[in-house]
This record gives sequence, structure tokens and C-alpha cells, in this order.
Amino acid sequence: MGITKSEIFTPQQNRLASLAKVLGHPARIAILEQLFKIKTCVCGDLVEEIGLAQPTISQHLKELKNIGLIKGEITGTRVCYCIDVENWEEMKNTLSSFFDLSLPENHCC
Amino acid sequence: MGITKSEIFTPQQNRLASLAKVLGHPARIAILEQLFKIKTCVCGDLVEEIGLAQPTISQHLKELKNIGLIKGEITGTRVCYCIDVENWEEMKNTLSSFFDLSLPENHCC
DNA sequence: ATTATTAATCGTAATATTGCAATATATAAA
DNA sequence: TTTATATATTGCAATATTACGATTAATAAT
Repeated sequence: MGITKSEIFTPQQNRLASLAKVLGHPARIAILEQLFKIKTCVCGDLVEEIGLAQPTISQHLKELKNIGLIKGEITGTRVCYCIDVENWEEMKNTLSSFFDLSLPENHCC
Repeated sequence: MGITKSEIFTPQQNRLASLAKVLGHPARIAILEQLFKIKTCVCGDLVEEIGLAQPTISQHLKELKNIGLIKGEITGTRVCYCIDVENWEEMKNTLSSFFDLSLPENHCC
């Protein structure tokens, strides 16, 4: 059906999955890495840098913005995108907590 | 087109995205949490626990296994699944490294 | 041998995602 | 005002994902 049965999971599970899902595309990883690399905001340039069509990049940026990982500010005809530092830290913690769940001790395999 | 242009990204970017993608479904998050919770292997029971049909759970388990987050061992008619501790740690580090990229200092927004 | 149990696979329907051309929008420059 | 520039939105085609009923495979129990 292609539809996720979100209603049978906890808000935490759904939130974590949503966050991971947004990170689940190499173009979005590349965009985020570029934002880190240039140490400031991206005002365009991502299209040439990444090599996907402008509408495609725009769409990926939208998803990153929706989940709160980046934010954009319009300056003239350009839009400057940068990491949303506060949310970034929060999501880092969300993922860390999950991965820090204490590992099982009694293996049967 | 529904097809990701993996070839224009680095292996690292694709690897990270693949890992995140697998975590991008609440059922798979729930399965992993359950594996942690019971502190041992899951031999069935996931179907009742999670509330999706048996083929659906089986499919999710397959994806978790493919990426290496869990491993399974056949014992009789049952299959015991548990966290693949070694890979788990590796993936934790992969994600941590990404999130620990030093945050940009010069904000323009 | 037959039956029960458990999990994987197949087939299929519904929905989501990816990517881009075409277009729209909105500001800057001339 | 007209034109150029940058980004968003729309519409669509191709592919992927999710979910599950039906079936299969493989062992256990009777």
C-alpha cells in the first residue's frame, strides 16, 4: 500500500523514523555536508555543486526545512540556507539516545 | 522517477543515506527497540508485539538484516534475531561522525 | 505419515518518492 | 517598464515502498 501505519507507533518512534527518513537520501546528506563545508549559508550554488536539477534540489531543501534541520532566509532573489543549529543539536541527541540504548548481554546468536 | 541517482554521490554519502533510510520506518525502530528491551533475541513474538502482519514484519526484518543492524539464527522452526553488536557500534560511529561535523560559525540567517 | 507451527517468499494493490520540464513568482538590474 | 536572475511550484512519468493474503518451505509434534 506504500502507506505507513503511523498510528500504531508511539510519537517518539514516528519522530525518530521521520528524522532518519529525511537523512535517507544521498542528495540531502550532500546538501548538509556542503552547508558544513562552506561554514556559512548556501545561497544557490547547490545545483551546480550537487548535480541535480534545480527543482529537485529545491524539493530536497524543502524536506530538510520541514523537519527543521535547516532554515532559509530570503535576501533579494536568493535564499540563504543554513543549518538550524538548535534543532541540529536536538536531533543529534535524539539519534544518539537511540544508538546508546544499552546493548543486550545475553546473545543467543 | 522514484530512482535515486546514487552514481553522482560518494560511497560514504550513499552508505550513510542507506543506513538512515533503513531507520526511516517506525516499525523498524520498534523492532530494534524491542530487541534492546528484552535484552535477548527475538524468536517470533514481534508480530503480536508490533501489530503488523507476519509477512510485513518479515520484510522489515530482512531490511534490517541486509544493512547489518541485526542478525538471525535458525533454531528449529523459529528464527532468533538480535542486534549485530559489532555493526551496531560501527553505524553508531558513522552517524555520530556526521552529526559531529563542526557547526558553521558565520550565520547569515 | 500426518498435522501443526513458524517464518520466508510471491503476487498484487495502494501510496510515496524521485527527478525534471514547464511554469510561476518575486526581486534586481537596465 | 522591461529584462534578467534565482527559487518555488506544478504536473507528470518512472520507480520504490508498504502492507497483506496466499502460498511455500522446513522443522516439530503427534
